[in-house]
Amino acid sequence: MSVDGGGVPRPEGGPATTTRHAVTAEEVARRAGVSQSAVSRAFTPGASVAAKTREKVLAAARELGYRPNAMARTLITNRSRIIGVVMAYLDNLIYPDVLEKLAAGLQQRGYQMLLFTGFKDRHSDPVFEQIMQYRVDGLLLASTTLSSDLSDECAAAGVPVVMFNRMTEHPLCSSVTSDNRNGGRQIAEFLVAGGHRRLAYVAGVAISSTNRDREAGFREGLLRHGIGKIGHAEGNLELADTRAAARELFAADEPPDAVFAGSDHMALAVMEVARHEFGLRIPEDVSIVGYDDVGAAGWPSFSLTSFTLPVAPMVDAAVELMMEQIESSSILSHHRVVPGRLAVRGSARLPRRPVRDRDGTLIWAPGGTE
Amino acid sequence: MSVDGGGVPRPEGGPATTTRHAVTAEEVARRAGVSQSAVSRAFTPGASVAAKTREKVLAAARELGYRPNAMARTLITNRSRIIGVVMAYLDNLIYPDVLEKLAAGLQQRGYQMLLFTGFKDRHSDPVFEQIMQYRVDGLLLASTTLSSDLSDECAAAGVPVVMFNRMTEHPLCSSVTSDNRNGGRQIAEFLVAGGHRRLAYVAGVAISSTNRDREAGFREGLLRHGIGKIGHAEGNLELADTRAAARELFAADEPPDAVFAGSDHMALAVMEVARHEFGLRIPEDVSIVGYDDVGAAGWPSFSLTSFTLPVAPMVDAAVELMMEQIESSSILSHHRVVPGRLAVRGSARLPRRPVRDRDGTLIWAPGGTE
DNA sequence: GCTTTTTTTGCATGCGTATGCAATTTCTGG
DNA sequence: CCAGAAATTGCATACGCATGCAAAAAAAGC
Repeated sequence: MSVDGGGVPRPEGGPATTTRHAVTAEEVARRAGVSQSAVSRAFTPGASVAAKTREKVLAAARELGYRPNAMARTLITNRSRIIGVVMAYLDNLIYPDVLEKLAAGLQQRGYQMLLFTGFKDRHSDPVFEQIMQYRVDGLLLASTTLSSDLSDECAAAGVPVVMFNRMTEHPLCSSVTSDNRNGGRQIAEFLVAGGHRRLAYVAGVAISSTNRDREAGFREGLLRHGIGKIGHAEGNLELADTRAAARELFAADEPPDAVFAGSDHMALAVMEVARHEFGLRIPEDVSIVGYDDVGAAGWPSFSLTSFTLPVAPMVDAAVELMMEQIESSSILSHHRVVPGRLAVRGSARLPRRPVRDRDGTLIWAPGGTE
Repeated sequence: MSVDGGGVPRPEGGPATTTRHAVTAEEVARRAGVSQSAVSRAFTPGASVAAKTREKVLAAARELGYRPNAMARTLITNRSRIIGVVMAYLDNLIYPDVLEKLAAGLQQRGYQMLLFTGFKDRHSDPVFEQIMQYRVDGLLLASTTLSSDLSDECAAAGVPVVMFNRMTEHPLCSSVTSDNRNGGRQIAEFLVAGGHRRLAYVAGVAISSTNRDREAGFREGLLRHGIGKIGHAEGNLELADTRAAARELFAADEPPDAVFAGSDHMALAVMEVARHEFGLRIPEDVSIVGYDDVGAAGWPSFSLTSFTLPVAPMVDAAVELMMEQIESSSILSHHRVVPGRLAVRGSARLPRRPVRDRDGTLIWAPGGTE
């Protein structure tokens, strides 16, 4: 036994039933007339192999259809090159975009993405248990909140956690967010400059930092102009809830003449209700502003003025942060805040004069560069 | 050395820098005073372990924060319990939904999802190489096509392939689709019954089976009523292309009075152009029908008549098919076609009388059950 | 040509778990 | 209380690969 004389594979011949036997480095080694180590080295960038040997190995590998077994590699290197991504739900229109860009970014660095989603209502703990079993090198959390003890467990296991579009006070989690507070404030400035005095806010998930900051910024901006009391309703990022919230606002004794919704998803729903249930004209009767600047915001039917969530730079930052932590193998929490800008369209009344933030930066100017 | 007297972990004490040392079954075994095999068995449902032993083991595991290493398990069992999911892009509004439901379905059966996406333009081969290294138990392909040789490779490696919302003639791939042909035909019937005679089709990706079948059904239905020539433009499932296609159609000498777009995504874009660029009223001047019945189709602004893509049953079928093939470990291609129905709304003129398909089934009736 | 340095190679081992097998314990029935 | 059956347990091994180390080969220097 042993010599590979007859070991040629038969590409044709087999029926449609599988052998379920993957080619191993050992087999490639035999065929190439080298040791298994040589095969391993041929597939390891920067390893000590003669060019000629590598050629032989790669040729043999090609003939046999060999692919290194990532699982076995993980076992030794203690690096799976898998990032766990948790997105409880994908309703928000930005998430598909985030997912695409994230996958591309990770892929480029040789990482794969294990996705956990679709458990909107259920608890996330069992999911978390699964994640940990697969020895992910890092965890990216978007559209979900992780209870504090879970973060501890991650830290204990040495798994870096990056929160996306969410912040947490937990000392062991990093985060990437847009400048929610600033966004809220700029929207306040813009609406006040447009002559609005009766304002309302439609909240997303109340406990999320994102919602909290957007609202805080909005109120802060309004307060600068002496507006302390505003309408408030909860949309919870849900279609049905948001519609109810809109009805509540518009049916009030003193309905708002401008509404800021904490996300475009909700802003669009508010618009629908305003137009089709209350017959309101936008922006003549009511101005509506959103946050995120999703694709649909730019459609003529909506032409929604919205603060841009800078998805691409945010994803870049998240990937970068993740890589840093994986490589340093020390968990240091960094919080990155990416700036956005107000995309002014037609759903909110345009001010007559340029609008500036409190620090003087230009938010918008008539006939300006957009 | 050896006895575990002092081997208790210190939950407090360490700084924020990680140990990167995961607890192993061996350590749990020592702590519980049993063998490593016992630990393994305690975590294997149906294995031969005394209840008392299992308790001891689980207790020790809890104290140490032990989690079985899925990678090591994969190495032995030759089953990763990971399904590779390939979605080149997530633009189509149904995909996030598919992803959520798919994740939930797989999770429920103890499978995880390795997602490959975000390579719209690039070639998928390198991606495929990655997938295979992770020894996925199955491959689900949506919004992408796999070249024939890749399918062969999968078959050779014993990896079942299920195509979602796509078909292929390849003998080793299964597929789940909606009844595209039937959908196209029913839309034809409906539009003709509504009095339309100048029709047009906006195509998705020309070579995809989905597009092919929808168009074929549409033409077939029209032909039954003597309509052989229709307008045609390519939207390629892209926003920009679709807008261009719509302009082309509406600017023609004999513009259509009814347009069927091969997906809602495109139908909405056509609507936008019709209304805001050509000032057309819908459905008075032109009827527009889509396919997929995405969420936005139901918004009052669009009220898009659309053929329903039955996402939930399709995902169920896909998961089921996948599990079957994994368990039987034989690759037999099955093709499952899931029926849908026409969701009639306001974007297309309503016929005066009930509409029936050629086989007599009711498509729609005035004042009917929807 | 021979020694020294550098590069390349193979050997052996271990990563963390599952599992067949034989040894041991517990249970059952008389 | 004991023999036999059944349940439980531990031992040893294998899964596929990476890597430290020493041996071998090649290259360089004189």
